[in-house]
Amino acid sequence: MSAMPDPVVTRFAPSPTGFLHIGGARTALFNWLYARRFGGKMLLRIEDTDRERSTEAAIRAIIDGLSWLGLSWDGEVVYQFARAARHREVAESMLASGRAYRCFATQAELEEMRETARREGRPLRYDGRWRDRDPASAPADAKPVIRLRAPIEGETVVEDHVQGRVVWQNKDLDDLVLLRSDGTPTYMLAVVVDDHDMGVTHVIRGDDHLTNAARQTQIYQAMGWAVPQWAHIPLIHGPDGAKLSKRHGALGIDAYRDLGFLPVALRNYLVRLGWSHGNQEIFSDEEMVAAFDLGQIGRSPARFDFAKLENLNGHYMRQASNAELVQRLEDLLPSLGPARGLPPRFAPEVRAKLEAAMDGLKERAKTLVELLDAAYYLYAAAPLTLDAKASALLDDAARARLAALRPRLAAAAEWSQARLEEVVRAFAEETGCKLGQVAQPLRAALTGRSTSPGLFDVMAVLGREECLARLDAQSTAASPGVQVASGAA
RNA sequence: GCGCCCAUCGUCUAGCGGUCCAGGACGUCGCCCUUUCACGGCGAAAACACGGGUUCGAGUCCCGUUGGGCGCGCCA
Repeated sequence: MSAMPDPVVTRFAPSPTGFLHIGGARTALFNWLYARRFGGKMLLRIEDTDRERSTEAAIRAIIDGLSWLGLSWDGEVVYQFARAARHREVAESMLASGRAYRCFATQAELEEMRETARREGRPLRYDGRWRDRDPASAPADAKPVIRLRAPIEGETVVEDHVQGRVVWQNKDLDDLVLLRSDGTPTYMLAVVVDDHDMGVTHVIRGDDHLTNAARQTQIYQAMGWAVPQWAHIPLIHGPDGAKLSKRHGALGIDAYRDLGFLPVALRNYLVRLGWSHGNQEIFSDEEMVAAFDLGQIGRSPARFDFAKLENLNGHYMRQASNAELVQRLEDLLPSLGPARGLPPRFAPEVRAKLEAAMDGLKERAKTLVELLDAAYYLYAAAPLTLDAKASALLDDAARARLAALRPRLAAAAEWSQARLEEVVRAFAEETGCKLGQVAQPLRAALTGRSTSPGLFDVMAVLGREECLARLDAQSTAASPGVQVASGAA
């Protein structure tokens, strides 16, 4: 029987010291895609061995972020710190086999070592002073760390699916700490042990870990374990090319949600950041999964571009059903509603109007925030607040024109788009003005803005009563002396 | 400082020695559609960082320069 390749197991392993940022989200996406592409699993491991900085809130944020993005993992979440005993056991076994040793160097010594090296222009590395020294010569009460006895000669090779073959001279790599003096494992040890124990076959992560791959390879080799497949993906930079940091637009994934982006759009944007499939720009989840592979990942860092994300988001909003959009809008109400005087949920009649107007609304917005603002006329409390452009549209002549139009509207046989358009067009023709001269003031009076979905669409959704009321609200302010230019007819 | 990685339009990218006077997308500009704004359609400007090789032939391979990035913790 033919040998089946090992089932693919990837993992996303964030440290809960902050929110899930855009780079982490893309790493998770790539791991998720790869696992699905090859019918494998993606595991989630929280690297919480830094007890000082790990927080419950960060763990929540990461899990919520992944869920919102639509990335699911297989099995239970693994908490790294809970596995400390196993990590220690591995370190001890390396000590026993001579692949590791106790080091009694103090923090002060190490600091001095680095300082001297810096001053003399030498590499900043641990000098191996306890590598062959008799532990018996250690100070009685000193607490040692356990260091890997890394090879001194030869080279360590990382065969990377993205970066290619990367070689380090072993003399450039020092003896890393495996176990701290308090007996807790370091990241370097914990990652290797966990990836091994969890059966991880492919490690897909940011290329800031490329050097770590070499050091981790040494640990795998010391344990006689199979080294996983590596794929170190380039980092994402801010729009200015600088590293993405908190000051440079590194937002938590929840911020993208509040900015009004759809998870599907973010997935599509992210997958094209560093990865490509010919000239294809738009990918459904199925297409992404079917096309994704490590070989098509580029090697150079990409800049984050909001304009392109917005374009994609607009595309997916136009594609989304009206019901979904209304729901997405409502989901955002807790964070966006208060500033707009909206309750945490839409009133049933507002909901109905939103759905009815959504066709016209959604093709004019790039984000859910824009969508919500563009829908102002549907939920605005009377009286309508006019923005500057709308007020400018409603000069005396325009108000007079609206006053003259009002009875025609009130008398319309049927309050439908088609009928309304006939009435307004006829009015414009009879009064000798261009359609825009009637339509724009009407739009301003009805929506409070100078732009909106199609006017007759707006009127139909608002209904006769509401439209006439808004018209009346404006005509009250009209100067009495102004006459409507009477038509030639 | 040492080690490693990277380098095509403003941005994301296609290109895996000839089919490239370099293709697509976003953005920008113009035109069309039009009651506004969008959507949509059409069109334009816009790039192989630089210098050496290798080769009949280089955006594609090699070396160097320059410019970016990452790493060098008893953080992850």
